[in-house]
Amino acid sequence: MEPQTQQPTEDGGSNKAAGSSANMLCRRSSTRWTPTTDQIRILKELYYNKGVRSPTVEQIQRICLQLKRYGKIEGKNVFYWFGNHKARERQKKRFTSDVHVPMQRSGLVGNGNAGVIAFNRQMGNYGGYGSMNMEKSFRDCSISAGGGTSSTGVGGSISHNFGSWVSCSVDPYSSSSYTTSTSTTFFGLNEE
Amino acid sequence: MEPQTQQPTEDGGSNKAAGSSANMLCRRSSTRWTPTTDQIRILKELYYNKGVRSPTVEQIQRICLQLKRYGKIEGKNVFYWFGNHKARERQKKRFTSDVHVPMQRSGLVGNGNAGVIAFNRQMGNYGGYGSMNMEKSFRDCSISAGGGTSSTGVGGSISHNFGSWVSCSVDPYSSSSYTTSTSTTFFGLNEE
DNA sequence: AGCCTATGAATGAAGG
DNA sequence: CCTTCATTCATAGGCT
Repeated sequence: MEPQTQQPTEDGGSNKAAGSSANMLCRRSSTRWTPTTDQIRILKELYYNKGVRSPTVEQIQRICLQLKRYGKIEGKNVFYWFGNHKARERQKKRFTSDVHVPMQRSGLVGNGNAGVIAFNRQMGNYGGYGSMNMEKSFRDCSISAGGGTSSTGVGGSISHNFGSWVSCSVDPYSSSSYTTSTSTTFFGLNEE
Repeated sequence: MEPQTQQPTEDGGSNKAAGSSANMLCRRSSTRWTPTTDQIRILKELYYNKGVRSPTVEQIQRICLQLKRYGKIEGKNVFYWFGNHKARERQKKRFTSDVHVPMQRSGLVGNGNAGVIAFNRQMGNYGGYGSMNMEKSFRDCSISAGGGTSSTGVGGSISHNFGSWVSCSVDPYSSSSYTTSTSTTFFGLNEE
């Protein structure tokens, strides 16, 4: 998480211009929205604790209104944020998905999220949208999850052949070291 | 791009041990991936000879699996590599083409600004939320290039005033220009 | 001692 | 929803 020391512009106004190196002649202050830490915190709060994944327009409006207290923001920023966050979470999971998962349907995982589930709070129901499917709010935990879905075709052997992707000898290294145990060096789920 | 004479930890097993010092201000087990020469060679082989530009997830998995023979690597590394490589190739080309392109432009080299596309489409307003797909409505929103625009800019976007936005303790945010850190009374719960 | 550059990583914004 | 483009931050390592 916490990427080094990235402080995204305290207030939605000036750019950081950390004086990194080459002088950007660009006068225009970053065309794109740079969320403040507070905004990010709230967004994540909504995402993980409230289970908000794809807010409706009305929700976006409300969220946006709130976030305006912490910096400049528009509705589309909120919209994109949720879209991106969701997409990337899933994408990363896909990357790490085992190419040849041996275990399918592991009997039981114990579900260490017991405590996590407690996150659910008042949250009420706003607009009755989707009734919020409240996924597991895993935030720091790696995406290990693994087994969960049957992973359809991806499991076992990959049949998709895009042509020998490289002429060099391609031998399937059988299960190298899938550091499922070393959760620390896993995928990190970088947020923020 | 030219000095590729790097011979990093050839061995895939020896981790760089990110946490070299326990003194890390921010624990960021980050030592970023440093591709080995073999990995780079294969990646370039794929890129230039095989024409792989944006591999699919399955391709990434396979490539990653292969590259593991030459060093530690994860799916996201492959993903980023292709993304970056492609982007930078294009970036360079854009620079070069600027020199002798039919379009007369303010020549002026040395400018890092590649000419922001800046397409303003003047959305007018995205009124009918419910009826319209929000995607469209947000997309057409003009990019209010910040500058002196007041935070409320948005050009007559949000007019609705929702009393409560997430049904949680929604205090009528009264200009909290002071310490934002304490304003966690948002949902009445703190995060992290 | 450090700058500089190439490049890995992250993410906002769109497109489809 | 998923993929792609862009811009930017951060950093490893070579060069001066």
